[in-house]
Amino acid sequence: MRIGELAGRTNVPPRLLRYYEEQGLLAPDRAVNGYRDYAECLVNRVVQIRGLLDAGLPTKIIKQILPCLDNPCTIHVSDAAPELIAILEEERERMDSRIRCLTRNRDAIGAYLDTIRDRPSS
Amino acid sequence: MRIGELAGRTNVPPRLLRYYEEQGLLAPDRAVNGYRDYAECLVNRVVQIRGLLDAGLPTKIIKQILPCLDNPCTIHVSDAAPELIAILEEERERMDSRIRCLTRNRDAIGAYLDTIRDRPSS
DNA sequence: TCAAAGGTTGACACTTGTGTGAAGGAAAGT
DNA sequence: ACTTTCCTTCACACAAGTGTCAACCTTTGA
Repeated sequence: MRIGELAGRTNVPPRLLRYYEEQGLLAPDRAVNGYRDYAECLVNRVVQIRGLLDAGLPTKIIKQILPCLDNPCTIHVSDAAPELIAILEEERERMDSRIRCLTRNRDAIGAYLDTIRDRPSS
Repeated sequence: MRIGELAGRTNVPPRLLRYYEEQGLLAPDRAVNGYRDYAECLVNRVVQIRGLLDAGLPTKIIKQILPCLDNPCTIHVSDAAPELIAILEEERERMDSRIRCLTRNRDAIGAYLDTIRDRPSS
């Protein structure tokens, strides 16, 4: 599919899709006329990229871990570069920290909301 | 305590602590000589701010939800501005999305690591 | 008492990363 | 032909964070 359709289906503007390609997060084929040609599975990949970016991961990290995330596109078993493993483990640990921090604060917000709902004014 | 000590205990450079104050995340007292005077509990608060920033939340949001997060500093029951509640609920939902996304991808990385550990080369 | 050393303050500017806008041109659809 | 979509490229916007500098405060020690 072309960039317009992908933009419509992912709700990510074409400009941003080109930016992600520039950052190495996407590598669509090219038609003979030079137009980008996105495979079907890239719809999911774009959604996934958006989620990770919203979660605070920088593009450089996403670029590294993306090939390992289960996606119908890739068989992803391949060669296990020894230093890539270290990066992945480190990044997994970092994501764990984020999850813990977010969970803690989300629950704190929840508790606060519960409190003020019980006594609308105090 | 003064800015240098807080910086040492939180591992956040003084420059950044002034920046957070500028963004409205901290409001230390001032000594007669103009030096900032941080209360003890602000150590935790700075750590909390760092965690939320690392988790991808922008300062504007952190500024809004901080007063509601249980901190020995604040009694935090106070008045429940009707639109603040909406902001909190929305933000809680957003944090939930982040947690789900991060968890999903963290597990995917974990699964990948398990796979390549079982068969070091395939 | 005086001076050197080191922490603090405010201010201006700069870097990096994510995301947009717009110009100028080529291809596709009608 | 005319409009829409796409291409590349340059530039800009905004947030987080950092560098640096002159001036001021405090401590220490001669």
